[in-house]
Amino acid sequence: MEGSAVSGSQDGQIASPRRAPSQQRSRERVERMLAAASALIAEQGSDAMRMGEVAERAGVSIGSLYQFFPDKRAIIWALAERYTTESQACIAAALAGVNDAEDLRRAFSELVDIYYGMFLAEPVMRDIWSGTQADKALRELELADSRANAEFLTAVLKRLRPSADPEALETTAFLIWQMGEAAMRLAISVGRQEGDRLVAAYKRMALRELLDR
Amino acid sequence: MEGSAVSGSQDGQIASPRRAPSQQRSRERVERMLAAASALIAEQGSDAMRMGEVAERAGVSIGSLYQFFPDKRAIIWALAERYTTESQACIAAALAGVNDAEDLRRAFSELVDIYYGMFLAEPVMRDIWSGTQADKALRELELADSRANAEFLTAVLKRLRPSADPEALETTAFLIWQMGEAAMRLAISVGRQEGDRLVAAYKRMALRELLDR
DNA sequence: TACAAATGTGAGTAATCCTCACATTTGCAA
DNA sequence: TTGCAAATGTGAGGATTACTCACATTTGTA
Repeated sequence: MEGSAVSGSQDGQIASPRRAPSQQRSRERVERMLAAASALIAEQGSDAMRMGEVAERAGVSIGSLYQFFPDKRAIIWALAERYTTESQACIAAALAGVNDAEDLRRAFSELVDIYYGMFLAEPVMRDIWSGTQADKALRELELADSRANAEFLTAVLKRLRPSADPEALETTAFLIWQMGEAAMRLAISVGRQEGDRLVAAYKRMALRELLDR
Repeated sequence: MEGSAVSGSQDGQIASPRRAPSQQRSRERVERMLAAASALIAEQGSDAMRMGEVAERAGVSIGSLYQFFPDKRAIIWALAERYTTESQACIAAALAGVNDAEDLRRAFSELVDIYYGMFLAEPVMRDIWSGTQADKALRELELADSRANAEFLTAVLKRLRPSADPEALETTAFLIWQMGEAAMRLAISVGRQEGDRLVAAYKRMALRELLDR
């Protein structure tokens, strides 16, 4: 079995893969590299993160870094991928048990709060998703993530409104999800007070649409 | 009189200004530089745009380029600034005559179509606003632009709903505007057909909120 | 005509991503 | 245990590119 190597992107496509760590030693080292990158991004942002600094802080040589990551973006991509995997499970769980409008209201409201809290608390995630637009591979990862999350929402809507046009529900869910991310990004880039108001307004708008009142 | 020089950003603040072109000759050369940059961004994206290439295509030396633009981002910023100035006038005009709900529906609907058309037709604008998040100065320009545009919308809402809480109207207008830009960005990054559906769905959602039905 | 300010030039500097030829360690079959 | 191929580790150096600077030329004007 050939575990897929940590990969990144050259111009949007998945790029030259690197060796996947197969020994315990190297797996630990890759973890250290990711941890170092994460710390540096939290401190200075991914743009200012220097590959040499990542290697130094992880206690490995620059060559080792490139043994497992084809380029700088691949490290950021790997971190982003962990976040999406983690949060998707959380979202699926939150929306799985929704069976009526009141459930949906409660679950969606909680979800927005959790997401907003994450955006506020996680400088790394914030930085990565902010820079998302500049990097094609990241943009695609986010898009895929958004689609996956929107699908959970679509499933709920189909349950609640079985007579509605399925394609319209998909579009609505996708749009609402994507707008939520936009609203969060906006909210964290203005002051805390205005940010809270914006998130609350988004929540109200989205719920009005989801519940179709 | 000391015309403000073309400026850019170092780390979010306005950066070391360069000389403003005061002679006819240099003003024409600056125009050529901007035109060259614009063409290169349209062809390859702002990330792949090389300063040397801009200079060459404009028929000036690299030194001349840096005489008027403190850094690469300043060129992009200058192009972005032209777009915002242009479109703000257009938006203000479209919303100025709105006096009732039906006016608003028509004007907003047209505005969205025009914006969407611009996003589809202008590769430079699209590229610049896509990369927006990565650059602090651009992010701030976009935010300021959004606020300005949202204010036109706020003014309309205050006219239509004088008894509503003004702060709430401001938040609504700002959010709707920002979400519109997010919806456009999303729409152009998926296929044309799905994009059209997303824009239509956004328009419907936004109008429902604006008209508060 | 003189001369200061504005403008123009491009070889060179600095920063940084990434490669590559070679060294070392590990897993495993004989 | 020993031999050896595969995996892993290294860091000097190549390549690219944004940006500088010392100096040359042009322009406005007194």
